[in-house]
Formats: sequence, structure tokens, C-alpha cells
Amino acid sequence: MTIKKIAKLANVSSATVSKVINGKDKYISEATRKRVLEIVEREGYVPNAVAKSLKVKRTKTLGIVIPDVMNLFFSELARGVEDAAEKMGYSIILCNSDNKVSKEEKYIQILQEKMVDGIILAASESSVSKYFNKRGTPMVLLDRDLSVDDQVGKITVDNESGIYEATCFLINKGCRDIGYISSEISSKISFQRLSGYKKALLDRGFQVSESMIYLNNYTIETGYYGMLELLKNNIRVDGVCCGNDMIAIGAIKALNEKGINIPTDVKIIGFDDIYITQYTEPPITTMAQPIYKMGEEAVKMILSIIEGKETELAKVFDTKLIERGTT
Amino acid sequence: MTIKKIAKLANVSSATVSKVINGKDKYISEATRKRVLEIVEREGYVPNAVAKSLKVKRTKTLGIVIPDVMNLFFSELARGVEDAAEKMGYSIILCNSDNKVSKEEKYIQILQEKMVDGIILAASESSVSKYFNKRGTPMVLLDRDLSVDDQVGKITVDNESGIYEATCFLINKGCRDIGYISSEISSKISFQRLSGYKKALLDRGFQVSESMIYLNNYTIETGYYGMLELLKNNIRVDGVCCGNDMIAIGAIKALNEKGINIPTDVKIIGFDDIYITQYTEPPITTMAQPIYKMGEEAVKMILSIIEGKETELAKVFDTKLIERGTT
DNA sequence: ATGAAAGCGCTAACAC
DNA sequence: GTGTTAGCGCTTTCAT
Repeated sequence: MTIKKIAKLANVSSATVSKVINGKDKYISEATRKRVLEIVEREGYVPNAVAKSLKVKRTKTLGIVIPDVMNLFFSELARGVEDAAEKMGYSIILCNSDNKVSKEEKYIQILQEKMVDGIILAASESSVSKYFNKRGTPMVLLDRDLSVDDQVGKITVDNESGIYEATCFLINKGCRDIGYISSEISSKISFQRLSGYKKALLDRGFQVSESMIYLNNYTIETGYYGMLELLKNNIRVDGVCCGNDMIAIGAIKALNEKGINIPTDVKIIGFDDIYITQYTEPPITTMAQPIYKMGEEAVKMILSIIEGKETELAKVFDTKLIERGTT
Repeated sequence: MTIKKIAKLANVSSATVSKVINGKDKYISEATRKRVLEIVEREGYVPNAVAKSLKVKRTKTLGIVIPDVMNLFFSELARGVEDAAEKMGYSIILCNSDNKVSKEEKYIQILQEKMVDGIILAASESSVSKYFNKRGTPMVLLDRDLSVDDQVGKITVDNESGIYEATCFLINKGCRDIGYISSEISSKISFQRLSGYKKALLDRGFQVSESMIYLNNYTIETGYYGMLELLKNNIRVDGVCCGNDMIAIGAIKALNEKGINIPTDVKIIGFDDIYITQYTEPPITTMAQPIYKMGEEAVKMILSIIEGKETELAKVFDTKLIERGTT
């Protein structure tokens, strides 16, 4: 079924059918409008969006590349993006990069070939460089703050001040020997977070000790082994600031296994506020990012760019302390 | 940049450019092949896949509709699908239906308009009916077993025998008063699972008591309130079979709050083996579904259908007991 | 070994 | 109010 066949069945031109289908029917008589619609319905006609896209140069689809949908943080981000996109009549093509530059590049190429109207990127590297954005597809960087000269949007959170606050909170709660478990400094984010931790300690008159810092990945495993390591190295740890909630989950597991009480003996604070955080034992105190909202904001920003509106290209959200059982 | 402009720059026809780009260059002289490739590179030419799709009637993209990516079960499914699709050169359009028929229908329509080559559906209802599959797009039902006359593929797990086994396992572990917390019977899956629970009890000479059964949703909340309810209604509960792992997480939370020891006082078994299950306190014993693999299998099946191969339209996987800390 | 040309299904400018 | 037509960027058959 094509618009042409519908036209023939309705004894009108394909232009007319196109107009009624697209609601541009001001100048179409009610009679033909109705007739066309009936036939469309009867024949189960489904418009061919790819033909339309070729003509109008707009696919009404967005690409989103994230490291991994199975990661609670990114799945919430993706959900925020998808919901907002759907509301605006857009679909999304989902890509998992595993933080691999090669995959990021490959996906960006594919998305450009598929003529997506915009790309939302939680990328590890500057795959965004002009070299890869050959077509100048609108892009917004989500959660990742890369230095990029291009005209790309950025949506981030104030990582340094977030972890700074988290660390101060632990201090205020009475912790004196505060460890830090997080990811290696492979990204700006990780750097900023570590920086926040150190700054808080120094500002409050504590010393920074490298043996209190364990860096690896943003994973449960890192939290688990990192906690074990801290316990090994130091006689005294009474608080741990974690680079994200996954790490906090792992740290809690280690502490539970060792029979160390949370929060009495050791207090834990996480980062992100992924939703599982409410359901752990104990529930995790964390610095919340407005994850879902950041996803929504990313599509708002990219649509604004797509529509050629004047757009503020940087939006940084604040984190917010959510106190629960681990402190 | 279009193929035509590249052609002009290379002093060849667009047909020639098309051939070298697509590797159909047996009959192209090495000299022109090289020249074309150089210009493509230099100009940063990106092929327009929508134009290509219009011509070849194949978009190399698949649609996947699931209730919610934020749900660990479905995000793992989605990841399995995306990985397998990517390996075969396909992209995926992700849709979250929230189990709402209206959204499912809407998405199926959109996916058909976008001319996806196939649709993978974890749908609650028979949105799959001929009426909605107007274009006869290949479909496979994933995780959901709907009665559908159409030629759609189905990938499922043996739910009844899975829960049957789970319940028996609890009995073998010495439980005598086994409750069941799960979702309402709104789907075949829920029916089969409840059925497995009852059958196991009966087969082993126990009675089925409605007050030991709490049905609501496949959520943490249901597990939590369901457990509280069971504790209220019955003096004795020493085992709970949960319809999925989320429910188990909620049940554990309730038990922990009440100071009831797991597994000494009450044993818990879940279903699915979502990955967080290893990290709860205690880690959850569960009947595992090969979630990721089922996602992969769904794309294998749909590609086979797309390619017009003779395809076995039903694949049912076995569940497998994973014993951890809650039993 | 390369090119000319038709056509995929649609929209939009313009004609009537 | 409705129709004609060109053309979006590509592939593919057929000629040369």
C-alpha cells in the first residue's frame, strides 16, 4: 500500500491523500477528506516514514549512546530521554558503547548515516570531534563533560561540589578517618569528584592520605574490594565517600560480611541516587543527581538546537543530599 | 555531500561511486576505486541510509518494545538484543510501553512507519493482532507468551516448572509454611507461575491457603507489603516463593526490618536472576532465566524470519536454580 | 570497466 | 479544492 494506490482507490491525486494524512486539509472538502480516511483505514495503510524523511530531511529520530543500559544510572538516563522524546514525537535509537571509543565512533557514524536529527552522547572520549561529526549532526553531551570546541550542548552536574558536600557531611556526622573509593582518573568526572573529596578534607583541617584512597571502576566490585583494601591498610576508617552508588553497594557488602556495623562503626555515602539505593540494607545515603530529569533536559536542548533556536549550550545541575540509613 | 557530488569530483558516474562504496567493485579498476575512496575520505562523505533504505526496502533496524528499561530484567533483555543486533549490522529503536496497550499499539504503528525490518515485543496484550501488524512486519514475542494466531515467533521460559521447582526446593530445605508473593494474574506468565506454586504444594501433600498468597505487581513494593501482609495473616511462615527477584528484594527488606533472620527463620527464593541479586544482603537464591541469551535468541530468530528462512517459531528455555544466601 | 536512467514513496510548489 | 510534477539520494539493470 502506497499513497498512490490509496489515491487511485479514492479517485484523487496522491497530493490530496498526502494532505489529508498530514492534516493539511484546510483546503480539502470534507467529503474527500472522509473518503480518503475511510480507505486509508480500510486498507490498513501505513505511511512510509523513510520516503517521507528522504523528502523532508528529518527523521524524527534521535540517537543515544551510553556505556551500558544495564547500568542503573544509564538506564534511568535513557528512560528520561525516551520519555521526553516520545512526548515530542521522536523515537530513539539506543547504542551501548561500553565506554569504548571504537564503538562510540562506529555508532556515531551509523547514526549519522541513518540521518538521526540529533545525537545524545554519554561518551568517554572526544568521539565528538569534528572528524567524527562529519555531517554536523546536532549533539549534546550528557553526564560527561568533555572539552570540545564544537558547538555541542552539555548537560552535567557539579561533581566537585557534590562530593565536597558529601565528604563534609561525613565530617559533620563525626567521621574522622574518611576513605574514598571511586573510579580511576580516566575522565573529567572522576577527576572532579576526587578533587572534591580532597578539597573537603583539606578545608576542614584533615590530611589526605593516599592509603585511604582506592580507585578502580564505577562498579560494585570496586566498592567491595576497595572496602576490603581500606580495612586492610588502615586500623581506622569510620567513613567512606563513594564515587557512585554502585561502589557504595559493594562497600556495604564488604562491611556486612566483616560484621562491621553501618552506620555505627562506618558511615557510607554514595553518589547518583540510582533507585535501588532505597532498597539496600541499609538504604544508602547519597548525593542525588536528577538523572531522569537530565535525560529529559538533553532532549529539550537537542530539539532546541535542531529547531535552530538560540540555545544555552550548557546546563549544570546541582546535586542534593538524600539522607538514608548508611550515615 | 551526496553520491552525485562525489561522482562529479571523481569524474565518474554515481553508479560507480555506489559500487565502490558498497564493495561491489569486482569490475571497477583499482585506479578509480582508489580515487573514489580518497575523495570520499577527504570530503567526509557519509552515505544517506534513508535514501538507501527507500531503494532497497530494508532499514537494518529493529524495533524493541519493553515495559521499562529501568527494570533490571528488561534492561538485560534489551542489552542482549542490542549486542546481537549490532553484531549483525542492525540498530535498534527502543520503546518503553509501561505495559500499556495504548503505548504498545502506538509504538508498533510508529515502528512500522519507520520501516523497521522486525519488531521484538515484550508486550502485555495482543497488540500483535493482525489489526496492528498492518504491514506484516516480522515479529517475535519475547518473555511473553500470548496466544496469537499470527506467524509470530515466541521466546519464553518454562514458568510453571520453574516456580514448581523453586517451591519444591523450599520444601526440600525444610519449609512447611510457604507463602507466595507475585503479580496479579493479568498475564499468562503470572498464571503459570502461580500454577507452579500450587501444583508443587499439592504434589508434596501440602495445602494451598489463599491467605498465604499475595498478588499485586512485579515490584519491590509488592514484595515489601506482601511480606508484611503474610506476616500479619499467619503465625507461621517459614518460606516464601517470589514471582520475581524484585519481589524477593522487597520481601527481604520487610524481613530485615522486622528483625526476622534469613534464611534461618524464613527462606526466600526469587525468579529471574537479575544481576543485582548477587549483591543484596543476603544474596538471593533464585530460579535463573537466561535473560541476556533470550535477547540474543530473539534477534537470531527475527533475522531468520526476515531472511525468509524456515524458522522454528517457538523456543522455550529452561530455568536453573542458583543457590545463594536466602535459603 | 563505466555510465544512463528509472524508480523507491513521499511532499510541496505551483497550476488549474 | 484538487492535480501535476519535480526531486529527495540512492541502487540496479542494461547498454556500451
